[in-house]
Amino acid sequence: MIARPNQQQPLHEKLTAFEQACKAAGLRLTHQRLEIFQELARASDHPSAETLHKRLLQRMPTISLDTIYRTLYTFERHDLIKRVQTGESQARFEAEMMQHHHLICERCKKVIDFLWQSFDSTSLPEDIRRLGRIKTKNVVLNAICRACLQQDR
Amino acid sequence: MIARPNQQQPLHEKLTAFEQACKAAGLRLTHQRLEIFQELARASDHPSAETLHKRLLQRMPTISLDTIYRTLYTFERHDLIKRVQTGESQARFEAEMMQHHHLICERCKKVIDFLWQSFDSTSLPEDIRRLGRIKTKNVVLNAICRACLQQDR
DNA sequence: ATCTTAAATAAGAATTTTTCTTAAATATAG
DNA sequence: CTATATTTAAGAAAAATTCTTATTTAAGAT
Repeated sequence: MIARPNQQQPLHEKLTAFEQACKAAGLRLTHQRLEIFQELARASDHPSAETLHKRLLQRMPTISLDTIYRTLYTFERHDLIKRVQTGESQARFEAEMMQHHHLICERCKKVIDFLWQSFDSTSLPEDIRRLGRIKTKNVVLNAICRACLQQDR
Repeated sequence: MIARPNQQQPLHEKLTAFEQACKAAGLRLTHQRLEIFQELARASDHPSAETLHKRLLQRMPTISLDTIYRTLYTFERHDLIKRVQTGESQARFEAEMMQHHHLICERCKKVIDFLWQSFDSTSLPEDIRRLGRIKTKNVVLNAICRACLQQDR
């Protein structure tokens, strides 16, 4: 039940949802957009624009880094993907839209998804809710991940 | 009890703690370091390096942006300040080291501190704790802040 | 099926943000 | 007073992101 929410929904379902969302938003379904979304949806490592670009270059040797940035920003505006807040200089992204939380490894900078349903279903205290119109509530754990802890021994 | 943890501890106490921490870390207590820390400790808006630079220029007309960056990074390494994860392109910082959480306004990008002690005192589920050695656990709310909501009417 | 056109793209230039280099000046801690 | 870590300026450089322009393309109209 923990980890990997991004493999709970099959890729083809995500793609169908994506195509419908594009249509609904009036976004043209271009080859580039499809490939970029697919690559991000397949990834579980919250890649940066540059990382995505490198991966896509294998299949699409002419795709530009600028297209990746532009497209990710377009997707973000239409709530098709999310920007991950890591505190690093490079922005990182995810296509996982199911409610989940992040553990960030201080050492390897990996971002690990996890679920915490009892937290999700608990409502915020009234005085916190009064701070504004809350859209999402998420937990961020700063930690050393298990893989890095292993290496210490 | 909500909001503004950064005014709970008087500035002079923070400064004393800062001076001791510098001594302990073997950091020289330079004029610049003191001013930069003081400016950040006084601020409640999680300023970027550039914002801090502008403010400090009033009092210290020759201080360079590079010194701000270098100094903030030094402070961060010594756990005197924190880098705030906002998803913006410019890095932002805070001197508030007391446990607290962040609400980020989607519209004005303001970061608002709040306390949530009942969350802090609840321990994580075992299966989440197993993901690694957890250093900090924080809540991030994406929201529209009250000030921005006011403007809609 | 082909045409039209608004939108998307590639390529490279440009900006923005952050860090580094070097040599000289300065100020802190001992 | 001294040794040396730190700051500074000035500029270069690196890293990250966005803009410009001409060209291509997808989606809807014909």
